[in-house]
Amino acid sequence: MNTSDSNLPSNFIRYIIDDDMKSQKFQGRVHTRFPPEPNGFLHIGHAKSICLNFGIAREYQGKCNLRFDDTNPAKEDEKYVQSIKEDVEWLGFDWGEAPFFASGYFTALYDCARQLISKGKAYVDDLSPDQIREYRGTLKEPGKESPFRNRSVEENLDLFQRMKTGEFEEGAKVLRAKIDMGSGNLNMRDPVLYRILKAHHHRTGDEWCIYPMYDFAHCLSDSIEGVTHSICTLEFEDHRPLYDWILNTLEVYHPQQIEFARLNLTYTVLSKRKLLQLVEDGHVDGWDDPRMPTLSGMRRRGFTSNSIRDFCERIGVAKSNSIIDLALLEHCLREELNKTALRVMAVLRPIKVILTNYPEGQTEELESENNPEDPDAGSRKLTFSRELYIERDDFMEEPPKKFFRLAPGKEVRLKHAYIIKCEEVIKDEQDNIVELRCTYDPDTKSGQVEKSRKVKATLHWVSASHAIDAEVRLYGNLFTSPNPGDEKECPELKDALNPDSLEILKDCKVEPGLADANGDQPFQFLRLGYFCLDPVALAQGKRIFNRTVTLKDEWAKLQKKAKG
RNA sequence: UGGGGCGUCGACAAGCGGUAAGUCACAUGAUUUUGGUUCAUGCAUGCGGAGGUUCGAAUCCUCCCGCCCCAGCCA
Repeated sequence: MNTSDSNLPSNFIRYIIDDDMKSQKFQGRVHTRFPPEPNGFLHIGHAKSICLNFGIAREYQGKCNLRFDDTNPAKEDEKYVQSIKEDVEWLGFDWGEAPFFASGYFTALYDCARQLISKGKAYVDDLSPDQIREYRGTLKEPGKESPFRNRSVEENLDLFQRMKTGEFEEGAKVLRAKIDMGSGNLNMRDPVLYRILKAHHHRTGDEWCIYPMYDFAHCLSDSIEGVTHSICTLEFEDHRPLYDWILNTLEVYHPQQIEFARLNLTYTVLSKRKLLQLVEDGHVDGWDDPRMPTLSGMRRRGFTSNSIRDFCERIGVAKSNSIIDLALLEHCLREELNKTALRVMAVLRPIKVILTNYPEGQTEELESENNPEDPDAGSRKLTFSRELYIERDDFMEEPPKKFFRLAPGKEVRLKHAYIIKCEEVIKDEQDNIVELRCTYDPDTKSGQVEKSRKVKATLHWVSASHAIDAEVRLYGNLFTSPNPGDEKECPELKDALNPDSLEILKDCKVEPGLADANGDQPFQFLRLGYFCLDPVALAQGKRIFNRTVTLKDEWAKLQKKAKG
């Protein structure tokens, strides 16, 4: 892992760093940071940033800090700190001895603010929030200066000190930078640097009642930590002049801010606000609902951190707004799971099959490979018997042309077992198919020399008396719209919800070995998809399988096409 | 003329003046005891548009068009 030569696709950020290395701008150092606000759960979009920041540090043998941007006690909480640390760790990154906190710099930041005041570059403003907005002007018209803008340094120092001691109410005063109310960049129109917030902070408790704003805290935190490249998303591009202004005015070490486009994914939303809405409105079961694009949700769903890292590498890093096809994420997932998942047989919607020519009471043990992609995965014994279950979808009474599976008079192979032929369809009074009577061909046992006829399909099955019961949950996209995050396409998020994003199947039959499964092993339910044991249910002693992702399905594609 | 960005295949994305990488998706065929995997083949005479510079332009210049972000005491 000591590479700077990697065969990863390059990107504009790497070029900037390469140039900086050449020019010795930062004495050959590379130091990045991942700066989440602990006010929510991390999602796949954060993973892009994590992989970028930690990945670059690793590649250039530099460092990457995990820094919590905890400057707004009203919204932040220790529990988020915990989950963020878990997620970063799970993704496979190491932030060194300890994480950093912007709140750890509150004293230093306060001193910086005083210096700014002393330089005549900041002032205490008594304007109300509404007045500040009014005075700011609009996009096209310049703002006007606050009547408090020209207070003396002494008065400002005194007032700021009294803000700190709690003398004033929330909203009564703020500290503002004195820049340019006529700037075309709204961020430069005397931005607020400090506000009064009489809130309990999860780390500093009640020590402070003034808190720095993002723009003030972030650049200085970067500076204090010796960050070289401060990588953030595009919406902060407008803030860069302010980032630079603060650092220049204070004449302190000056990292370089670089902006890239945040991740968007088809059929999902990645804004904290919208994700929160899904949770609060009860459309999902919580932040770790397996349908959520949160790292905790994806982990529970069965995503591997490998596949997420692979995905983040493949999508690249650029400055154009884009939306990545979910299919790419799924591809990365399948690619890994194909190599690692143990193949097992599970029948989700069972229909009984009786082998009329198989002796009652007889069973036999069939050798079954665990993973054709991995010989080291070995094999297991499966019990075959007279009464089996197969998948309801694998039988059709009146099969269309390209249906290769079981139908009256048709033959299929049972995986690892024999070729069977459907002789009779048994129905109840309501005309529902309840059972299939089939015969098996003893000469076609799996593994025998290839003398038997070819058959067009191979089905998965379980032995009726040996299989165990299981609940299986199938997940689909949360949204039917490819771009639910787009306010124009989807003004009402809930209108884009997919009513079929969760299907719970309670009467599934799975092979008996699955009784011993633990939560760490991914499975491929043969011909169906990749599954994992739901860790939340498992902790409660229940066995529920989550479908991580389907297998690619040529037949499903054909059917879809046929329907139009 | 408010400021800041961005426009290369259906989706991403390399390319940085020498004649359009790669990935996903899609299509076709082969192999297959998973309609999985794997393999092979195809998929931009074209780089938002129009001019210009040049022997040569996606790359440089000019103008135009389109899209995104900004008016929190959020980050």
